Amino acid sequence: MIKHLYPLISADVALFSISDTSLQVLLVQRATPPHKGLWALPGAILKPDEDVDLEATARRALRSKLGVEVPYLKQERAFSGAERDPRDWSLSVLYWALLPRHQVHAVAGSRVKKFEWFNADAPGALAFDHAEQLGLARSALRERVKSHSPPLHLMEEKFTLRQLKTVCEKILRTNPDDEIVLDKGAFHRRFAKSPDLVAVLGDKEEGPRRPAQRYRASSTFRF
Amino acid sequence: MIKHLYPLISADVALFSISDTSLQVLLVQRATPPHKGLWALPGAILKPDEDVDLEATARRALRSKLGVEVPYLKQERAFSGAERDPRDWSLSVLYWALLPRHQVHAVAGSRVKKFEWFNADAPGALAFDHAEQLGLARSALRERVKSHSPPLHLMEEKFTLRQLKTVCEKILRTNPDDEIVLDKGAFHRRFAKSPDLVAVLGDKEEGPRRPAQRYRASSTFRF
DNA sequence: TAAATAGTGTCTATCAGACAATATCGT
DNA sequence: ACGATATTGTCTGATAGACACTATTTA
Repeated sequence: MIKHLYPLISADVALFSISDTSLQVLLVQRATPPHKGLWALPGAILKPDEDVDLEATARRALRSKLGVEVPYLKQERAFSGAERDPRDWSLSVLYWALLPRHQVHAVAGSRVKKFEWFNADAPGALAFDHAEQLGLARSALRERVKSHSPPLHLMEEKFTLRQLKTVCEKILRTNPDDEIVLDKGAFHRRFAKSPDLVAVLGDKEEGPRRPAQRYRASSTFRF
Repeated sequence: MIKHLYPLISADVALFSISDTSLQVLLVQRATPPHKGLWALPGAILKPDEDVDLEATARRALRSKLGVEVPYLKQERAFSGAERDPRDWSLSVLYWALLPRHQVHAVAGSRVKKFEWFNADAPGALAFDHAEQLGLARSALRERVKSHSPPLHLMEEKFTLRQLKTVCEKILRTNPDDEIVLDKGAFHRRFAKSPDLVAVLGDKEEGPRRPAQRYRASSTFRF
């Protein structure tokens, strides 16, 4: 086995979205060894001449493999060691991000990498230590939502509190069986006057019922 | 300027302790360029053949430079980029830890690196981006204490709740002027029956007053 | 007016801070 | 008993969940 003097450095990204039923994560199928054919978090090897920092590496991975630009990336932590990649001592920094699912569909054709959305809690076997990485990103996202950070990056530009509540419920559901139901009243009180949300004046949801106030993310919102 | 193909990888550690008056951080004075003579967080360059992972690098830094073994290291996050080290593109992972001050004194003489304890909120100018790293570690520690994680690694083996309260107050004090005083009753209720603490039976603090119950960290305690 | 959903009001359990009251030691 | 600190009790305000009630739309 070849031993390199310097280790592999990469950035991996857990990109989350919401399907009809559950929290989803985007995975790519590895086209080359090691772990050829296995599904993995999208990622890229650091190119020092190209990337100003590791977040730029992560953004390049999403851009070049999937044609995706995300509004923000949250760094979670570094995974490192001699054993995690069979090729060499390696270090990978995990990032995670949120994006409405259709925004990925829209731009994806540009590169012919095979990618797919999986249930974030049951993605099957993953390459390297990506199952552990995904687990950590999942937990971090859920903690955020539990501690009342609204996942606005998963919403369309304008949305109702009901829609936001439904998204939060899907995020918090860890298996298809248990139905998480947040309280409507508490949810409304929590977010209706939150500085993260701005009511869009004169813009109400239509339908055969009382129309709901629409909101958008405020300019000061940081997830 | 020389451009290497592979970047520098290192681990830096913010090691905190408590003095008579304030939260302190251990810094070492750089003996070589860049930033020769400036104070910096102790750290080490990754040696892939020696370190099983980056936490091992951090532990090696503490051990070889200061003769210190810490009970645990908390990884905070990675700092990376082309500009943060004048030599090259670099990546450093920040860890932080707690240790009673005298435990460092005891073993320090083994290597003749110059090190010193500084007020964690006013350490003066630091090398590289270590001021930012220290700021982040400080904030993380304070958030932990505010959210009721007892900083037991700063305590002696046995301690009273009063001693623990005093340590928490010192940690939370961000400048020498404001006097932080936690409520005695609330503090007692919070920790007296915490699963993190175990009352040491038949062991009471002595003195010309009602003796206080002594506690130790429970075996399940993880900071 | 019925159906459906939006938004509000109210009750209650919990929790934490403030602070008073009581307990237990050495002297 | 006194001084000093430990421990417990009580009050109060903030908060969130549970759940019922009112409001507003279309059909």
